[in-house]
Amino acid sequence: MISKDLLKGTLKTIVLRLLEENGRMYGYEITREVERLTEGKVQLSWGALYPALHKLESDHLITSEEESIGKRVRKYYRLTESGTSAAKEKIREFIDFVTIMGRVLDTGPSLNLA
Amino acid sequence: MISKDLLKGTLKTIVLRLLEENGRMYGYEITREVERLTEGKVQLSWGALYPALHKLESDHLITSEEESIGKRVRKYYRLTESGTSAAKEKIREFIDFVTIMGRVLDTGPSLNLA
DNA sequence: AATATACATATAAAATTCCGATATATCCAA
DNA sequence: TTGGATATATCGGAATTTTATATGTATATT
Repeated sequence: MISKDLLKGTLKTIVLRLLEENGRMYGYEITREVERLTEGKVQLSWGALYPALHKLESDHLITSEEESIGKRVRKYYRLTESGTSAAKEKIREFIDFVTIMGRVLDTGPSLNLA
Repeated sequence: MISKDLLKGTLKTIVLRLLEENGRMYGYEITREVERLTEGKVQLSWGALYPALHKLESDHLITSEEESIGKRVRKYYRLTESGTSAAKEKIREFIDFVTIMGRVLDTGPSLNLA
């Protein structure tokens, strides 16, 4: 299980990146995909995810469209144009972050950056 | 400049690691060292650092000793025994975190882990 | 038929954490 | 004597996250 402190601040990066890769996804699907990719080591909480999605939407980085699945309503999100830029930027930022942190923490060869 | 969101949750890791490497340091020195190591890209704010140091001390991960430099008092911090373990653990956690995030974000060869 | 689990979105309360501003004070160089 | 670097510290507020709760459908198990 990954420390929650470290995950703080990466939620939006994760969401934007997954949407960039998969085109469109709904909330529940995002949590599932993250669990799958991390073999259960990262579990997004609903209380964090949904507010984050709403924030991204109000910032116009993503848009949503509701779809009826039987009697249930499912809300799909996809990136806007500025969301696509934001996703790329966030990834770059993350790589910078890891590079810099590697230097500060002097983690040695277990953390190599190209 | 590294995004503040990403730095969230790494402050204690940074402090513990620097103390592990340097034996003993005082607050101001820590901010200077981080600035030096990151070429100015990471600037710890006093408002974050001092409360963090106090928290680490009350958790018995570090201890402090005051020293007079001329008329000024300087507060040196060093790791306790459990602080040393905590430092190692935090580094391991960080490496795990980067490994997992690399998979989620699918950052490709720009982020290689041993 | 009843119950549990998975699916699905959402919010409110509480805790944490961090940032920006502010306060205080010394030392040294121009 | 003024400003910049050194040095520690706290307060108020903002932002984010966790926990808990609410609501309801669909499906599988017993």
